[in-house]
Amino acid sequence: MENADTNGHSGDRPMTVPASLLLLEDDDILGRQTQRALARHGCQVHWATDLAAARRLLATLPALDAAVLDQNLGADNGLDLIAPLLARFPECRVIVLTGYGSIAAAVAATRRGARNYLTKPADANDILDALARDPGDLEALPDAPPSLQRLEWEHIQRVLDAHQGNISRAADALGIHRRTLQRRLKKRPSPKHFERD
Amino acid sequence: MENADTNGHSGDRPMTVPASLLLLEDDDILGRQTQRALARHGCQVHWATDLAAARRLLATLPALDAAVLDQNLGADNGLDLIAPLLARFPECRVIVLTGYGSIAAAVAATRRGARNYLTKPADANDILDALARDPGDLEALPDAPPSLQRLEWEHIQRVLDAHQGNISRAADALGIHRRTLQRRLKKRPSPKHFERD
DNA sequence: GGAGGGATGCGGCGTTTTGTCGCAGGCCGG
DNA sequence: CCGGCCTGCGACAAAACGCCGCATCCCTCC
Repeated sequence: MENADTNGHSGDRPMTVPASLLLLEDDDILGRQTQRALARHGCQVHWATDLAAARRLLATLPALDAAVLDQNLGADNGLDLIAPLLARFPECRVIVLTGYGSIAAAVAATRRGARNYLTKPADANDILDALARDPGDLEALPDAPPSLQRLEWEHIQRVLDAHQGNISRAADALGIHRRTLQRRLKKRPSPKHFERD
Repeated sequence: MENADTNGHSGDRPMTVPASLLLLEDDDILGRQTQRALARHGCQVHWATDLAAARRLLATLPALDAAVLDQNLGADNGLDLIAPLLARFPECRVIVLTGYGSIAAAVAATRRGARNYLTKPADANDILDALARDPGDLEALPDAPPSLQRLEWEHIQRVLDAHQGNISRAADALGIHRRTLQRRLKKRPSPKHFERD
């Protein structure tokens, strides 16, 4: 089982599903999908689509175990919710989710109090895993660098997601030809993310 | 010309060079090179090549402003120095340097108290920048995803570094043919890292 | 000192991928 | 209804890649 990390979560599911969770995600479809997926795991999800709404929602909640914040919210930045959130619920486990993540962004999020940092696409299992695992121990860190193909593919997925699936613009952002992106996308239908709903 | 962020540090150099710095780097050549490069910036560098030596060195130092820790030290892990280091010098600015970095590793390092997380190759300017900048503010975060070519190139450099420049093994780790890696490396002599000494 | 293993650089050649056209179709606002 | 934008796809040349082989160099071990 060297690098069988095609899916993030290990076999043992820590089963520490938070009872109350705040989800900050501006995309309607993905937000609803994530909300339902988490709800299926027995978690009550309070969903906000923008920073202001999340702040208001925060004030109304009597308790909060976890929070999943999308970093990229148009003009807002999900990281700005971390401080008020932790001020009200210091024990709340916060993870940040982003379309495409960089190491610098991950450091920024962590320094602000985030527990973990995930890049899309992340399904409910990934999220629950990130909430349950303590990222401080580096035993679970990948020691082998990902293959070039894998790296490329994940990056393509992130950029594509960041551009709302627009192939033309994603190809332009990636610096490759639109035709090439088309061909590459067709070769690999969808490696993970098979979660039926 | 669009994404001209070939070099990380912005034009403004914050010039807060630490007076006393601990460098933990197991590679002799790179360690010496880094030590000299930092010393040229007016910084007294205490260099250790393994974790035990670093601990001993730590006990002898009267003061410490900053630390640069290589994460990958053969059997040891540079992250394990963070805790004792901060216990003795709570104000010390610690950054972690690694051959190939992942977001998970960056999160782990940050949660353990590191101020920033860099991937090789990082020259003295990168290191001083990372020490000076506060990674909490995300204003300086890259908003545009790197091009595929750039991503590939940097990853190749990291993997190559992680394998001590061994082209055959790096190619194997990358999942590409050795001949292909050779050809790619020849096309781009060395984008950064021109710092002559 | 010679055999062996491993890493490197490089030429060549067939195969695969990419870049770059072009064209048809779908969707939407003026 | 037209123009703009995005998509899917065919075709073809150019580039890149996989894969062979070979010569060289360095190191270790016997």
